[in-house]
Amino acid sequence: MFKKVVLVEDFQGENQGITETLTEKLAIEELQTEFYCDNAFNRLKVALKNNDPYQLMVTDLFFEKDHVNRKLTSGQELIKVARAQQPELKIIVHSMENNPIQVNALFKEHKINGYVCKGRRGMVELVNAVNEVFHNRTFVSPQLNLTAANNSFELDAFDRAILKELANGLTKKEVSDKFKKENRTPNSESTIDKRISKLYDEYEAKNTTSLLFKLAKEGKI
Amino acid sequence: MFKKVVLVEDFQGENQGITETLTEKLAIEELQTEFYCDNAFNRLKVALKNNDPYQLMVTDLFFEKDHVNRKLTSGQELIKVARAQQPELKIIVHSMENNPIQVNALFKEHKINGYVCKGRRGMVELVNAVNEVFHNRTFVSPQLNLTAANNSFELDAFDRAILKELANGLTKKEVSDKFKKENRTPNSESTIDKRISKLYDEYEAKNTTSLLFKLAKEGKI
DNA sequence: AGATCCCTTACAGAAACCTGTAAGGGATTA
DNA sequence: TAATCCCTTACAGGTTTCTGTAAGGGATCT
Repeated sequence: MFKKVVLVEDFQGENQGITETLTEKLAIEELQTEFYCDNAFNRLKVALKNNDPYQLMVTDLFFEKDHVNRKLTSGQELIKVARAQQPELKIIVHSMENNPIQVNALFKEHKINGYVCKGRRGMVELVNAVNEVFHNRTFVSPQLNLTAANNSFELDAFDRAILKELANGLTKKEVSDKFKKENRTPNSESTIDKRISKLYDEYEAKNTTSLLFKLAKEGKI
Repeated sequence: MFKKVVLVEDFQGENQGITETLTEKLAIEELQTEFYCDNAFNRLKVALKNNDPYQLMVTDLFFEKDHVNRKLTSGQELIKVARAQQPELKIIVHSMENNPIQVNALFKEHKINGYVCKGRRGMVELVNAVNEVFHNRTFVSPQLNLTAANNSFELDAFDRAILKELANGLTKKEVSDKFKKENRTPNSESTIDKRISKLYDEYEAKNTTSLLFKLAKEGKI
């Protein structure tokens, strides 16, 4: 079993529960727990420098903002720099995120080794995940596959740029003008209209209002 | 200290962490833990019947849906029936909800005794909350007060009804027609316009799209 | 009773939304 | 080179949104 593990989780209760699970059920000898991404990354760096690197990182994705200044503000950012620094590090993500697109991106872009949804069976699954990853396999919470076929349209950069401005209350004409002024292209009102109309189809929305509402509710923007 | 406590929390990791805190730090003798509201309510009922009622309930608000059929689907519902059945039961809510309006409603409508935000200091605060509540005082996570002055406009039933339909993609005329058909009043397009315009001011939105987006993001609808 | 306030409603006009048609241009393919 | 596809853009027109004015009615206060 893994000997040296770091846990990154900002919720104290969850943190405590995971710690107990990892030390009791999995007999991890050296478990370090962190509440901030920056601290976790420093710890990884120092351990690597001392030729005694961590073998596994278990991390959340969302970290609450508080009074502490942060460079790394999300699990994604932590994973990116950790992976770059130590390519052989095993990474298991434990989060509430249950959007298969987001999860897939983690496996593809950051080569994570396991994904566990927070939930009623979170700790059972985490134990399985650690075992699987220890044997060089991957693990994904079973409930994710069920919803995988749902809706897998991607929002590209242009979509997001438009949606951001609309969410902020700009009219399509104003969005067009803004893009023109900033030399962003495409920028015509007509093209923006077309893009949004396409999103109506993809997300089964009837107008801008219902589209933005749905996307906000689903956490896509 | 409380002797007989029930914990209602569906996330296994969090559940485990809280259990450890309550038993280790607070020396609760009889702690029962539940993952579903219905089970928790049954347990309260049976204990009351046997003249050995629970003294304290610690509960989450949001419970994930799964394959199990549920009557009580939220902490609010559980609290309502539990309070009706056993008025002297102490209730502490432990949740991610950080909207002061929602939290205030819990204190006013359901007479809860404490509120703890999940977060980096969740367990520390929970220990304080239990101690305060044991001495017949109330407890509220300090970070809530900070944001309490922010924006405390209430959405009444009419507001909510309109917003729900708009979020669903209906035009204001369609909302008006629907209300008329269902004999709900007021229902004129003009009144609906006026209400929404008032919300633009209160929530600093420029149009329906940005209003719905903001409210969705803030979890108000 | 009269004055006042607030909510509801009607109406009007300018702005914005939404959809369809069509033209131009770059990239790909035959 | 020609045909085709796709993206961008312009434009048109019907619908919806948004704001302002004004009228009517119920509740409250004097």
